[in-house]
Amino acid sequence: MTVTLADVAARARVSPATVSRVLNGNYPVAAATRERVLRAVDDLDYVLNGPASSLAAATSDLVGILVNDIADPFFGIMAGAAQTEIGGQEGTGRAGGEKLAVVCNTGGSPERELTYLTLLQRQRAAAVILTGGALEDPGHIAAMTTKLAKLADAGTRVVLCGRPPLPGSDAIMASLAFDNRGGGRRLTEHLLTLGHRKIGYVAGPLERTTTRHRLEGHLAALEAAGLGDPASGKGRDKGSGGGRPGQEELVVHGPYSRRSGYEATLELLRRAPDLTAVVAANDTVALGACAAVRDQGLRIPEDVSVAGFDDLPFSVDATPALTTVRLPLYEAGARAGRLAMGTETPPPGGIATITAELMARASTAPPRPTR
Amino acid sequence: MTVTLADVAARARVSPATVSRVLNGNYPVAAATRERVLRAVDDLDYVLNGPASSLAAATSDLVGILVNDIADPFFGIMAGAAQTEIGGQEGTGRAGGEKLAVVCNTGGSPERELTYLTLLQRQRAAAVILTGGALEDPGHIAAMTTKLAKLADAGTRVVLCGRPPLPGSDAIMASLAFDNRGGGRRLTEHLLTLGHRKIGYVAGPLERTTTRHRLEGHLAALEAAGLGDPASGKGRDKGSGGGRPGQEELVVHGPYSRRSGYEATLELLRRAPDLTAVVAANDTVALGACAAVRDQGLRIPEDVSVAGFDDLPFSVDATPALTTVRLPLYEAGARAGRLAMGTETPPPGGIATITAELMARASTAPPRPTR
DNA sequence: ATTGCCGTAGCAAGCGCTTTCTATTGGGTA
DNA sequence: TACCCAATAGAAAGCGCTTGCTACGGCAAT
Repeated sequence: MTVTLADVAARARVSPATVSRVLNGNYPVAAATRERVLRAVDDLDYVLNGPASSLAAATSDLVGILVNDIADPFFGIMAGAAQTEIGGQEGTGRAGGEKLAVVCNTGGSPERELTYLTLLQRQRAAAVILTGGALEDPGHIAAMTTKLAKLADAGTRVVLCGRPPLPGSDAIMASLAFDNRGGGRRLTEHLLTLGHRKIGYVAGPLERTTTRHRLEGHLAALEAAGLGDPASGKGRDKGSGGGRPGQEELVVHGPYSRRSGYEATLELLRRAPDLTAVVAANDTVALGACAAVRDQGLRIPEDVSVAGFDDLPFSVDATPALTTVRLPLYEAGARAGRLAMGTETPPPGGIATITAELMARASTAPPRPTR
Repeated sequence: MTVTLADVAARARVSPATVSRVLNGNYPVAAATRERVLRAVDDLDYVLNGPASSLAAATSDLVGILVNDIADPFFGIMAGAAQTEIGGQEGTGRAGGEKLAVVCNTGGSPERELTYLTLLQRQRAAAVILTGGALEDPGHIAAMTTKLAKLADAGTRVVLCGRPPLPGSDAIMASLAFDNRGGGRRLTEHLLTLGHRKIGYVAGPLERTTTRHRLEGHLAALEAAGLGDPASGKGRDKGSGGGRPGQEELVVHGPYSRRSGYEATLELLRRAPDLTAVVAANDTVALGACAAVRDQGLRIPEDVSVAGFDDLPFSVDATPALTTVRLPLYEAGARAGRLAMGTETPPPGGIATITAELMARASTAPPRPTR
């Protein structure tokens, strides 16, 4: 029923070995023979059997890209860039580089992350790219570390994109990390420079590297401005009992969603009606924050400044245009793709930090003098 | 070096066949034996060799999801839903249903679409889900039809999600089509009801089913209101020579991007400074349209109403909140996922049309009486 | 002429798993 | 006690491809 290598070989009057070599192009085959084989392939409409090929060759052309949320452009942009870099060379015809770049959506679930890794391991994937922040749970880190080590061991290239290096495994995988801390710090410094002193912060989910780093940058900026909280211990998010809330009460955690931004901002405004700026964990959250601010009858940026992070495409379209921190997502994804292909040499030490650039736009302005 | 089935068998003191059966769970194995095998698997940290397994069983657990633009939430939402439905059952442990749902980004390129299909065919994918509109080029349609027929023939389940059925192949694949025409029509009717008579339309790229259907809905509504263009032939987008532009000059095509929306709207405003509403091909385009309208010093909706399509999450956050047409992307994606898994029975005739609901919000209002 | 090598093509041995068919039990039943 | 069937385990034949090694011409060097 289905056409096999042997069928092609028969039609081209050569041995299966020769057909295989023509198809893989890594062994000298006389031009005339090659022609004959290629014609037979076309005539018979032959399609290579991937599993058989992978089994015999002990490698596959699968490259997995893991993302936390496929509906979020933050990941989509990186994944798309990587995929372009990997499956891209249209011109080459059926040349060698044909790889199947696929993206797997973990939904932020550590179990699914591990599951996908196992599935990719099963397929003997050529490479795996992990994008976005990582969970900081020790158990999960350990599991990931051993799993990735095993993958690397089996010859799968491992690349981290927008994720800090895993301690200890620096040698076996390349890591492209965003300077979330620096970006966060510069963003808050910008607000400080404008004159803001009471700044609310809508943080991302707990135990995520991205969340922590951005928040640390924010706090570092405050600290440097002498606004640091003396009792900087874990501000346990207990509602303020009124009065002057400390810095730790100006931070609220929640998922990276618009809704979270909305609700957290409402909460922040309740705790500190006199705050003049809200910094959000990312642009999506910032959109929610904007909505909340408006729903309270406040204007942006006259009454309250709002800032985001990532500079996703829609951020410039918000009204007012969102002040945010630009992350070169496309470039990072493309580079990760090349690293996965082995087309680009890894950064020294296997680790590169990608800088985050402040984009000051219309959603931030000096606070009103009166208040 | 790597652990194989045989190693596990040896350790568990059973035959390889038994180990295979334990792992696949489709053949009676005594509880005690199963225990022993499972322990051995754990002890040795065994990972099934996917290619070998697929080769022997002549099937694989790969499910491909093709999208036009992975950075666009329109696709991300559907893909995420499908993937959840397919790889989702966390609770079950290592039960049978473990499938590897992967999304492939075609970037809207027909060649890449075909390439991915071939790659998936190579892997003997269990199912393929095609999302979003299709290209209407006859050559490509033919190529796709035969390719998909071949896939279906080889046992791969084919599901179309948000894409109209391919003529002729109704029997071999299920199709979940959005009612783009109806949605487009209702949207324009809404504008008409508000009193608008001069409505600009920023259409998507030419030769795409989605583009055409939405535009047809729009034109049908106009027609029904007696505003149809007598010379309804292909309005060749030539700049208006001034005076009263016909209906066909109020339509501009462009990609599904914010930028396209911005530029097309500027162009429309140039052609017809007196238009009172702009309908965009989708929400992203609508955002660009909003920006253009504002940059012209016009207010939304007081001076110009703007409407989108899809009701992506950010649409409600635009200011003013965008009037649009809601497509149940998540539900459709989930259903496609189930169809791909064989968990859900296909709709009668293999084709289901999913209705699109008008979401009237703040970006549309009656036109100003004076103008 | 003989030797040797280069350029090609074929042989055949797997790669690690699934699955059909067969063998071996241990009851239940006549 | 003899017989048969259900339940369970094993033997072995591939699945379709890759690749190390061998075979075979011809051509240059000896």
